[in-house]
Amino acid sequence: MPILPFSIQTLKRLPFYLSLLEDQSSEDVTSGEIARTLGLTEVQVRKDLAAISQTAGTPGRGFSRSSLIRDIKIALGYGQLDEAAIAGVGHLGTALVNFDGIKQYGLRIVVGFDIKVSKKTWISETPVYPAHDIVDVIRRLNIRLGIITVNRENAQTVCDSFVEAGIKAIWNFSPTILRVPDDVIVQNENLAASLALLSRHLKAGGHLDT
Amino acid sequence: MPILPFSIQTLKRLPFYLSLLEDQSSEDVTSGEIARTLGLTEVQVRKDLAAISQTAGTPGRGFSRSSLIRDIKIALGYGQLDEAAIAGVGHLGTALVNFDGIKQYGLRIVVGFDIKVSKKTWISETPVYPAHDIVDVIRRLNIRLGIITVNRENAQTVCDSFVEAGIKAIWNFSPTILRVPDDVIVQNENLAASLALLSRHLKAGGHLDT
DNA sequence: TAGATTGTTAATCGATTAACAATC
DNA sequence: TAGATTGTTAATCGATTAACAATC
Repeated sequence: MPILPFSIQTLKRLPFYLSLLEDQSSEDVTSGEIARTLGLTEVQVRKDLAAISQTAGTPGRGFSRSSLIRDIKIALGYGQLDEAAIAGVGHLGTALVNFDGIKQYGLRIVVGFDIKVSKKTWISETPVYPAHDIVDVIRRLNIRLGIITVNRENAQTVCDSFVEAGIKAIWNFSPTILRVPDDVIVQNENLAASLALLSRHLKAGGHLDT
Repeated sequence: MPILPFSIQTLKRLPFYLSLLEDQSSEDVTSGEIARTLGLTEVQVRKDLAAISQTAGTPGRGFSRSSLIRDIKIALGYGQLDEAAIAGVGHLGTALVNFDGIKQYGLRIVVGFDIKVSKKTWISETPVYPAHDIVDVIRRLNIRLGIITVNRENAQTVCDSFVEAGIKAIWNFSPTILRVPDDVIVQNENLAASLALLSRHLKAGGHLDT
């Protein structure tokens, strides 16, 4: 029952285990089955599961689907909802706001901003304010996580406002390198890299190596 | 002048080098500058650049911005445009179709499909067909790369049609594990993992470790 | 008990970092 | 030549794989 940290590599595989387990009907599941479906090795799966699960597998039988699901969700931090703000509600931003899955992932987008909006509007149940209200609104709501889905030209400006407002973690979908102070972290959603990986694969072949 | 392979880790960093270099004005750039901006080490940068560049850096001065840009684009396969089909033109799909950057990344989305469409329509200059035309149209256009931006429930069905149509590489944005034959590869765009990484970081701190 | 599958220890592999010589 | 920065070799670190003993 290891309490603390598991590797980033493990962390990245967890959502796949979760997705697979949720699609599964039988209560017993073995590392071999998981490995085969995901293109990993049995041992890798067992090590990952050992690292995050409270209840051990039973030799000769496998793991309990339901407790694995529970443990993976805990490890991924689902349940503790982080509140987030999003800047740029064009197609990509709207997609994220409307994305059902995102709530399950532990994120709740509570407010949006857009340069094209001149007074408060709504996307589903999420309020959207003009871009120049970013600092005020975020400060008031005390939000620490910001999502950037504006275009390349405006990304750094938005980022600066986020930082000024007290945002500490930024999920960046714009193809730019953002400059931030040391205490703010940026997670770049790297579409270009994924694509490069794919087109390399188109020539070589391979499977899951996120 | 190494001709063949560089690691996947290197590949993933290349788009960031490229973005940084394109924002840069001076023709000389050192590994130290790059490393500082991206939160990497100098040596790491130098090794990456050595792995992909045709022209070496010059000691005491640095690298040539313009030839680095050229070499990175070659390494990433930009220029050789891959033609792609996309299934699901909701918000996310439309965002991808309209995403200017994507062309620079070496991808051209030439056709879309959607279950909600009953006859041929258009998004900008991209034709969109009803979902039941997937196999016919893709076969006719001889496309090998498919993008899935439908919801979880329809993802596997679309995937099966793609495979039937001869698609060999799939870029999967749905939160599902797709079952495909061995000769088809899947690149999962793993939003859940990114998020988990972010919220872990929210507690610990860190930088670029895609 | 026999069969299956787990968990763990040791070996391997690959990527990062440290140290330093080469060179513009 | 002196200073700066590159490229490379060796050391370290971390993650994956192989081998096998433990156990339901």
